[in-house]
Order: sequence, then structure tokens, then C-alpha cells
Amino acid sequence: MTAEAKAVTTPASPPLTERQEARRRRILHASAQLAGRGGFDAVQMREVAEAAGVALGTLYRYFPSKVHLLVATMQDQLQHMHATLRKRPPAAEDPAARVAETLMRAFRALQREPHLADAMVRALTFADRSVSPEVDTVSRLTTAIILDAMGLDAPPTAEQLSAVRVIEHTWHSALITWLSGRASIAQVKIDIETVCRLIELTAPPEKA
Amino acid sequence: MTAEAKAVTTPASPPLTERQEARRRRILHASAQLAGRGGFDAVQMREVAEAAGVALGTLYRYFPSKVHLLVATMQDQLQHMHATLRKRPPAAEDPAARVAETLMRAFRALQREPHLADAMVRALTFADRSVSPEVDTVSRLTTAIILDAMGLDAPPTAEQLSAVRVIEHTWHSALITWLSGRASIAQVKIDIETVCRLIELTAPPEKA
DNA sequence: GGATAATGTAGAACAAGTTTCAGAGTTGAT
DNA sequence: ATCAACTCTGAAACTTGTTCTACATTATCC
Repeated sequence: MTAEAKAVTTPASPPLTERQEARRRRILHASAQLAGRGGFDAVQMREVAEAAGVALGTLYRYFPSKVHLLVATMQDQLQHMHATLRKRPPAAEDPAARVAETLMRAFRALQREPHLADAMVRALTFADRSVSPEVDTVSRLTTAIILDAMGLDAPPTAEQLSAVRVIEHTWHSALITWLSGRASIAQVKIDIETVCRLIELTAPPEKA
Repeated sequence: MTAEAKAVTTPASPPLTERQEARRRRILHASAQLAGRGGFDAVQMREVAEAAGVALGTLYRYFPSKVHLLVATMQDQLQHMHATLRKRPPAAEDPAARVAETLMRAFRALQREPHLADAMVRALTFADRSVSPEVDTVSRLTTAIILDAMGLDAPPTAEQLSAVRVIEHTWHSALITWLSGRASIAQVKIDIETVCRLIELTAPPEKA
């Protein structure tokens, strides 16, 4: 509904043939499958290749490292989630509550597949410079989801973008602490709600 | 000066002999050394063992994995930093500014050894459940640094602890985005300052 | 001081990510 | 239809974290 409805997908540098697109899809599917049970460690490149019916060398041609593969998997999952969230936008009154609601909804979705979440998030934070473009895409996707939830009328101000970035930081980091068992879901909820108060801080009341 | 001045060091389960303490120290030193140039990848267990003059098996007895080793290295470095920061506490007026100043000071310290920072932070976020206790120690240490910077008169409220946790989240995540070249130092500064405004939000003005 | 258990050493062995290579299969342009 | 260029396959090799084994050294306890 808001502005950001495009340009968040990958640029798709060289157009892939149909069979190549199918291979890519099989690989991503195998990756998510293996990650789903077993997490990061269970995604073994040889197994992914076999499950996708593809040679190891081919897998590496499509995704130059395990981290690349998992970050791409995350892109894929995030796109699904973005689409799903759009269908039933958050109901709350003010933007802060809407963002918190959206993030907690996303969080609960991840809870259903904790191993998959583990694999994707670990890959994301472990990524080095060579994966920057892909990680950046994930970041933009996340930003789009949050901005969507805010439901702004006008393009976001610099201040609001800062707040969104901080919310994203908190989201990622809270996810990690939860995945490594160092924080409960309740704790994560509190942290999300706390950081979302930054939104109120950046948006002077527009209507009484 | 504030409350938290103890119990942030490791519990030291079995008391180590002098030679063992020396070995441990040599290992941590070698780890930091190798991390200092080359980052995470440059810390190779065989090289650490050799540089520390210790057998590979011994290294693994002291630190059961590379991640354990690097997290311990981070503990070590953080303790130094905490001590240093205590010597020259931040000068600013309000707590929010003091925390922001402290974190940016820490940030600049890390900037001087970006490879070391890379190794430590990557290890920290990559750590799985088996490293939780050690990661938790790092987290408590960070919390102590922030609370110190706030310079509270009374023990922190639950609300303030939430704010501190969110600040910590932002700190870690911002560090990662900087280390992977996806954010500038200026950007990090803005994010830190933005999140620190949460402190003002949780501390009703005590004096006009 | 000597028995004994714990700790350390050297080095091989194993596991999984990554690289490499020779040959077979596809594709696209002429 | 054919040739050249690119892609895929299968398998081996290489790298680095981790484990294991057989033996030496050290610490502890009587």
C-alpha cells in the first residue's frame, strides 16, 4: 500500500534460462529443507547438491559459498513473509504499535521453524564483505517491511530512517540472543516494544 | 563508581596452577595477535597453538573451540576497555549523551584494530548454545560498561534495563554492519545517538 | 619418595567447506 | 547442421576445525 513496492528483489544480472531457474529453485528448496531440521550445521554443501540433483561444482557456481546460499535462502523466505504480511496488515492504531505487532508476527513465524531461522540468521551475521551485496538486499527487504508497517503518508524523514535502522539492529540482535537461548520470547517482545517507542519520538502527533 | 564493580569476571571453576595460567595467557595473546592482522580467518588453531608454544590438544583443552577461544579473547579485551573507560569517565551532562560518548569511544578503540574487532564480533554472533555462558559473560560486561556510563544514583529500573539491552543490541549490530562495510562510522554514530534517546525516555527529569 | 591420576605433547586421522580438472552436455550463432 | 563457447558432472584434492591415540611430564596424595 505504501511507496516501497518494488526494487527490493534481486537485480538478476544475467537472465537465467528456464532450466537454470529451476536448478536455482531446487537448490534453495533443498537448502531450506535441510536447514529446517538441523539448522546451520545440517546444511552441508554435498547434501544440498545431492538433494537438489546437481553437482557440487554447479552448486558453487550458483552460490559461491555456504553463507551466500543461506543468505539467498533468507532473501527468499523474507519475500514470502513480506507478501504474507501485506495481505493482513497490522491493525493497531499508532505506527509504533503496528511495527511491534508486525515484527512479533514475523517472530512467531520464525518460531515455527527455529532451525531454519538459526541457519539464516547465523549466516547473515557471519557474512563477511564478500557477501555485502546480498546482505544488503536482505536489509532493504527488512526495511521495506518495517516502513510498510508504519504506514506513512509521506516519504520517511532522515530521523525516521534512523529509527528504522535501530529497530532493525534490535530485531536482528534480539533474534540472535533468542536463538542461542540467552533470552526468552517474552524478553524479545519487551525489547521490540521498547525500541519501537523510538518511532513515537520521531513522529510529532499529526492528529489529536 | 556505581554499583557494578564486581562479579563480572569469570567464576574460574578449577583453580589453575601458575604454569597453566601462563599457558592460558600465552594462548589468548597469540589469539589476539593473529586476529589483529587477518581477522577471524587468520586465527587458525594450529597457528595459535604454535605461537603459544602449546600442543594442539592442549589448546583444545583450554578452549573447546575456535569460537570459545575468540569469545574469551573478547572478554579479555572488554575487561581492559572497561578499566580504561573507568579512568576517564565521560564528561557530558545527561546520561544519554554520556552513554553515547562512551560507546563511541569504545568504537574508536575498536577502529584501531579492525581485524581484531572483526574476529571477536564474528565469533560472538556466530556462537551457538554451547558457548552461551561465555557469551553471557561478555554481555554482562557490556551491560556493566553502559550502566557505568549512565552513572545512576539508584539501581536501574526494569525499564532502564530494557533500554540498556536495546542499546546493546544496536551496538552489536551496528558494529557488524560497519565491519562488513555496509555502514560508515558516521552512520554508526547516528544510530548510537538515536538509540541513546531511549534513556531520556525512561528517566523522568530529576532536576530542573 | 613412589604410586597414580591428571595434564601435556606430537602427530595421525577425520569432517566439511572449497577448489580444481577432464570430459560430457547445451546453447546460440552462423 | 556445425562449430565454439559456455555449463554441468563426477571425482579427486586441498584446507582448516576438530578428534583421537600413544606416550611423556607433572601434580597429588600416601
